[in-house]
Amino acid sequence: MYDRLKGFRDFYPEEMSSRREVTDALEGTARRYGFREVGTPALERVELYTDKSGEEIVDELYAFEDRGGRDVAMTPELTPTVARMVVEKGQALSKPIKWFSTRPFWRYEQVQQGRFREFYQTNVDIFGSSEPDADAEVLAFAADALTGLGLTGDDFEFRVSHRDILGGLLSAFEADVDVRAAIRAVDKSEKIEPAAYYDLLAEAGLSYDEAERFDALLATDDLSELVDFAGTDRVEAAVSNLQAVLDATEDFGVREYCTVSLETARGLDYYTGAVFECFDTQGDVSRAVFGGGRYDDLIESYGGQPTPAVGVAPGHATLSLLLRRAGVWPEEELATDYYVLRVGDTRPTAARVARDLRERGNVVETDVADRSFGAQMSYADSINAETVVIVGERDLENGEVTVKDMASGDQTTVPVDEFPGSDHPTYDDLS
RNA sequence: UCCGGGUUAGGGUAGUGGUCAUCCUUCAGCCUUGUGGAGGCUGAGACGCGGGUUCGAUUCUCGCACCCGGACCCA
Repeated sequence: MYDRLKGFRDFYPEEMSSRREVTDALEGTARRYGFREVGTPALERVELYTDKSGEEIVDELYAFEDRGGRDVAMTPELTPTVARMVVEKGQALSKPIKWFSTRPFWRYEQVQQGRFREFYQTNVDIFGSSEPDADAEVLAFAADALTGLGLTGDDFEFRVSHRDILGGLLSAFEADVDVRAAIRAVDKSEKIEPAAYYDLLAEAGLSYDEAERFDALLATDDLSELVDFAGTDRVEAAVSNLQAVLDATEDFGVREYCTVSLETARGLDYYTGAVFECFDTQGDVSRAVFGGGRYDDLIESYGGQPTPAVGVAPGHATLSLLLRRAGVWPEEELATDYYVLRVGDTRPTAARVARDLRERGNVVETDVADRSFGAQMSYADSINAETVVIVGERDLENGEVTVKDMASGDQTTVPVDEFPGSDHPTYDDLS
């Protein structure tokens, strides 16, 4: 017996069919917004990640040297890869570029609820538009995908924030503030004690009074208060940008799912503008279900032309927790249209019948284990066959096959030459 | 890397320092070479791994692995 690796999962048919439903719903929504599917490698040069984030992240990667002496890593996320792709094609791509893909990613980290070492995400990104419409379209995609899966505004909310509002406010203080550290502190603020939060802000350079003032500002309902406080063009522009994004979500029909929450910051460094996280409003899924936001500087930092970008990446593991909690996780029963039951040496006819039914698009099984009549009936029952077609020696002697409806147990005989006939012949059509 | 709780057939469980480890379910075959859901019979199938204590360990003990939660981290 061999063990499955920790943090990696097998998906048996029952669960795989549920996952398929979810993936199809996400991708179907993306396609309807005109996002185009891209395919991407499972391995990248490790520098793609270390150049941006430092050597220490190698500890969290599946990284190794390949036989050609290249340092490679199994992709821990998609953004660097699609950014690389955009840089590589440059001006050959007409803007805006709208891409999606569903894929596994790998991170060598501790397994927890909703977190595995191999995990699946559907990434959706728009490159080449700095307009608020692009941010709003990403939010609209995400909201439509979730409602398409059966969730409602009672189940989830998008907490929308803005990196430049946070950065602009911090710069407005007298103190010399480490903006990056302060934003990380904000990102943690809801998970830690207020005192610890203020300590972190203090470490970032704010005095205790300033930290208190900053915290109060983030809690405001009136964004104009922020503009008044800072008195800078930067904050004014950032606030009006956030407002424009929200206005666009109104027109796109998803404003109701969005809540302004400046305490939401996202841990990632590369975000620049509007950012958001999806939360379970019932609070059962403790961490953010997924997040997204604007990252206008990444393409340029990879050596491309300045290219604004915004994206979101629903992770399937946390999403499935939310769907199960909300009672809308798709549970599909195994379905089979026909079981073609063979008795005696009737394979030529049974095979022909099965083939004809499959050509009509039906799901058809037949005996491949040379089992007894009773065992075949039992198997047909276990795969939820709707109809059993009995191709037996006795039937064929009369030039017939027997068609049995499994739900009622009723059965009838039909001339073998006339079966299957119509597209999806059932007992009712034939009796 | 750290903290807490776990691990007995495919799934769910009972139990014990000592003869064949309990029961339910599942799976396969048969009763019934032509009728599934019911019943009966037969069979398959487990003490996570390693060390220690002991005459003897699935049981006590230590370590490890894995699972479930959480901390850290979340590019």
